[in-house]
Amino acid sequence: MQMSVATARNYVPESPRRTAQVIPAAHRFAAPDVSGLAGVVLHYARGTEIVAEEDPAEYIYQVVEGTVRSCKLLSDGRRQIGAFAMAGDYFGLEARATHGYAAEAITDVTLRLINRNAAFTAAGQDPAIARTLWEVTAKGLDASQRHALLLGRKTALEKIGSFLQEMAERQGCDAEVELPMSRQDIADYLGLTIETVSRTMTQLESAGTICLETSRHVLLRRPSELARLSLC
Amino acid sequence: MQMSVATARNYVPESPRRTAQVIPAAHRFAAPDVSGLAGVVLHYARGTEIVAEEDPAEYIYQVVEGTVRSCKLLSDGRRQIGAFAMAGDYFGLEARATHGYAAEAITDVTLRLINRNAAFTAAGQDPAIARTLWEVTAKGLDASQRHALLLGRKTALEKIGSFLQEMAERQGCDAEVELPMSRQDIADYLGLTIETVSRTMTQLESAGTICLETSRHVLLRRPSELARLSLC
DNA sequence: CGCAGTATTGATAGTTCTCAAAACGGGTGG
DNA sequence: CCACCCGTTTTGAGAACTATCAATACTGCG
Repeated sequence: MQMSVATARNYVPESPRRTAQVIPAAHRFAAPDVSGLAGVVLHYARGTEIVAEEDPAEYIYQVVEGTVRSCKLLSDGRRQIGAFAMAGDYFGLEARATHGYAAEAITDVTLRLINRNAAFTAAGQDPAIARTLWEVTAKGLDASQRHALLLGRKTALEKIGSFLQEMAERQGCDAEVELPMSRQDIADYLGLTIETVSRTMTQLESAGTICLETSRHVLLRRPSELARLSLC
Repeated sequence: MQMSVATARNYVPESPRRTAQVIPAAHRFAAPDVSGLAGVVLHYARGTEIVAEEDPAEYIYQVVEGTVRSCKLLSDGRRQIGAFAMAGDYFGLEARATHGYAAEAITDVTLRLINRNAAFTAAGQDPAIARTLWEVTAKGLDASQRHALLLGRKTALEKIGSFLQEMAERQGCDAEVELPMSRQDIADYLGLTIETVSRTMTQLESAGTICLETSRHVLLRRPSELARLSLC
């Protein structure tokens, strides 16, 4: 009755690789935000699956450079991207001992891997670390709830507006945005189809709100209009 | 262009009261799960607003009895319920110093209030408490991400199926569910309208999957069918 | 230059929403 | 105990937004 096999087109065929390049020990460093926790820095090529859904959660990841998508799949291939992790963001820190979502490199990425058990042990000895782990998780929860509002109650136009504004904010520029992800990624993040994303972008351009320099490079002509669209 | 004033019908007119009844000190107790943290137990009448969006986050709440909805509003009244908190569940534990969502009593509820600062202080001294605070938050994050998948990628039928199954699981019974919330609450939780919720329920009943004893009391005739619908 | 993947645009269908009205249920007061 | 009221739920008819199917442009790259 519903979209059975049809929507399987949301499935992204790229079969992700799973090879990481080990970086020399000299490059290891302790992040400023999780003081006391050292981490190994690794590189992953664009398209690589960093963790798969249900993988044992061995590490907590912090993005040093690049963009990572975390996503969940439905059995028929429909995909929902829960978040994009960019420089400074963490992912992979979860309640259960297995990952609840997959994480894939959208661009070439540099990640700092922190052993989960080591982190918990350190948190048990240093309240500051415990507090940081909690804050990282709590901020993720806040973002996820804001995202739920978008998914459940916003129109396509409002979703795209919110998305562009979010990306602009995260890049610290309110006049210009560089999108590291494909239209399919945006669609799966916003709960839309790739066609609707494309059409809505075009619609915003026709209205003079944005200008699509290229499909991945967007000028925000009227940020106030985007703010009005995102509605909160 | 989009739903402007129209969707304001999602707004729930009940103006929530904000009075709680103080329970005698004899009823205070330390919860088993956050050992070491005492809390004041309060009662809130059905319909009461327990915390408002942007209220200063003074307390962490644990539901002793009853059901609470946590929700966010869009400026035009569209509402998204992020979660239903039922016996044992926590809410109000957030990254920022203000609440990111409102919490309202769906039924008469009994809550245990834990002072936020006290909790953080205790967490700084007792790693077990710190760990528990983190776990509560992490589980909320996991639930929110699963919910995002539902909101972004499931059909109305799948949403209702998932919802009934979730409620059945939380009530520890796979043959029968008591719904403490209205159709409007269900709609705002699933990102649907009240009419679609009603129609879909009827559709499931016609198909013999469920039986609506009353609108709030549902018999699950074919749990396996519901499981198939929830798709994960 | 041509290929392959990605993005845009077009035409149409369909699920869900909107507007509207009727049915239901619970509580109250006579 | 029953009629009445009010809020909730269900049902109906039609519109609208977004998805689907399909074809055409792009873009980066070998």
